[in-house]
Parts: sequence; structure tokens; C-alpha cells
Amino acid sequence: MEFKEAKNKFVQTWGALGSQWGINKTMAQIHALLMVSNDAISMEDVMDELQISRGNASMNLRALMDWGIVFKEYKAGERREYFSAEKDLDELAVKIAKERSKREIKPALRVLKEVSSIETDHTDQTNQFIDQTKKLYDFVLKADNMLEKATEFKENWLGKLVLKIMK
Amino acid sequence: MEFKEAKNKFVQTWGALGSQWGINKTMAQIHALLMVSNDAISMEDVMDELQISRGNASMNLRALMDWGIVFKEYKAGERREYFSAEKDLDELAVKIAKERSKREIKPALRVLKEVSSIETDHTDQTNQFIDQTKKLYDFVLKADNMLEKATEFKENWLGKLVLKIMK
DNA sequence: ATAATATTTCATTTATTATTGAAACTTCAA
DNA sequence: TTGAAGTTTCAATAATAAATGAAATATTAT
Repeated sequence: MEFKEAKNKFVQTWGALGSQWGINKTMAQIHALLMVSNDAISMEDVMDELQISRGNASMNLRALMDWGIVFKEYKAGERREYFSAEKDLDELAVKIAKERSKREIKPALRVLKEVSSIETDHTDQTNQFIDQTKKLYDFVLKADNMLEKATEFKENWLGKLVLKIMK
Repeated sequence: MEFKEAKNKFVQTWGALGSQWGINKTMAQIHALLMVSNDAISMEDVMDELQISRGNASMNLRALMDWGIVFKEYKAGERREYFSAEKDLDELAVKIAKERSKREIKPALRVLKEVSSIETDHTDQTNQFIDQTKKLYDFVLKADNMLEKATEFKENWLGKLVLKIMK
């Protein structure tokens, strides 16, 4: 397998993975493309490599920038805009986690809190409902906090120790 | 807000969350419904509560059982099948993590390994590609392992300590 | 065996989501 | 200020994914 084939395979795979995780396919593919590119590339390049329309490229590049994992770059003397990706994987993971937390988990938490706070009418089904949604609230909150804490955690000695033990 | 409204809100929210995470909406809704039900409910009940067709209910219940987070129950003297959900949230998280790992992460890892192993032709772009995909492989592998280790981790003293420190 | 009840399957339909492409907009140089 | 080069927007269309429903299959009681 040579470079071009490998690159294509990588872009396809990363795209498929993205679409399974709530990020759309093209967005993930563009990101993949940028991740393995030496230097910033233009919208034209993206359209060309992925065989997609101008509008599609524009919208998904914008979305990636909104997520904070792709950046615009300006080249001196060039009108055209270039794009590059966050390549530090820890940084990338943190940004994705934060964004998903904000967009999905936080709103869900609000609902969980709300529905678990209804007045009980002392029937079994209501009690069970309140109990289970409270547990869910606690669980999701904890999971969400862990994601947030992941950065600091990775930098302290205890974290390093634990990671080592966990292999 | 009374029970019925709260329950509906919960089911809708959980369903929306599911669909953002690669689990289809109905599947997540059925799971939500079962999670807050006192005891096992029949397919008929599910169809009725969620206003969905028999086929849809059947297929998604099957999918939930394949994931190992919903179980069939038989009631003495009844021909009809009843269903109940895994309610222990730690257990649920582990099962979901394992399933997603198997279905999505492991295949992606295989591809990452493959494409990062191409022969270099000593050009910058190829070197950069190999370097970045290798890093990705390591990173994804580590993340995948952490998920796998989560269970054992939660049960040992060090894990408990760390969790406590992390609040 | 037969009929009654329950479940599964899958071709078709419906709903959802992503993509296109052309017009509108922006920016800058001449 | 005009126009060339580049980007964004969004209504229309295409592609994808999910849901339906009826026929086929399975299960059990009589």
C-alpha cells in the first residue's frame, strides 16, 4: 500500500467513525485530511481531495472551526484562506469532550434534574421513577465531571501514577 | 409536573441523547422506558407507550438484547414475553463501552495500524502521515484500554481513592 | 393436527439528514 | 467604482436511515 491509498483509507475510516459518534461524515473526513497534512490547505484542496461541493466544504469547515479543532490561516500576499487542524491529540480530546458536554450532556442533565424533582404521589411507579432518574442524574454528572477533570488529571503526579498502573 | 409528563420528557430526552451517540432514537427510548419501569413490560406495552409499530418494537428490543442491556423475562402461565433493562448504571456503562469498542474502535484501530505501517518514501508528506497516524493509533489504543480497565479500576482501593480526590 | 396467540422478517414507504449549486455577499486590487 | 477572486447561504435535491405493516414463522393450548 502506498501513500495515496493509505491516506484515502484513513480519511474514509475516520469519517465513518465520526458519523457513528454524532459528528457528520464529511466533517470528520475534512478533519482527518487536515490531521495528516503537513501544512495548511485551501478550501479548493479540500473540495478536490474529497470530491465535495464548495458549499459542503464551506459549511463543514465552519463547523470544525466552531468546535475549535480547525483554524484559519492567512498566507502573506494570498487572498485565499488556508486551514489547519489541531494535531495535539490530548488537546483535541479535551476540546471534543468539552463541546459535546456543552451541547449534549449539560442539556440532558438539566432535564434529568427536572424530572427527578417531581412530587411523589407515593405510588411504586412514581417512587421508582424518581429513584432511577436521580441515580441517572448523579451518574451522568459524575461522568461529565470526569471528562472535565481529565486535563488537570493528566498533568499531576497521581494521575500519572494511576495511568502507569492501568498500563 | 406530574408523573406521566415527567416520564415522557425523560424518554424523549434519553432518545435524543442516544441518537447523538450512534444508538438509534427508538432503541434509546425503549431503553429509557424500561429503565424507569418497576417491572418487566411486554412488547405490546412498548408499542403502546411509544406509539410505534410492532416491527419497530421487535427489532429494537432485539438490538437492545444484543447489546446485553435488556433481558427477556417469562411470566409463569403467560405466553407473552416481557422485557426488563439493566438498571445498574455502572454495569450499563461497562456494557455499552465494551460493545462500542468491539463494533467501532477495534476496527478503526486495525485500519490505523495498517495505514501507519506503510513504507516511507522519505517525502515530508509521507513521514508526517506515518507519524500522525502512529500517534493516533497509540492514543486510541490507550483510550480504548482505559475503558476496558474502568471496571476493575472502580473496584480497587486506589481507584476509589482517586475517584474521591476527583470529587 | 388445528387454531389461537405471539414474534420476526423484510420489501416498501416515510422521515431525516447531508449535499449541491447558484445567487448573494465580501474583500481587495486596479 | 468596477470587477475579479473568494466565501457563505440556503432552497432544492439526493442519499441515508428508520419505521411500517402484512406475510411468514414460531409457540403453545386444546
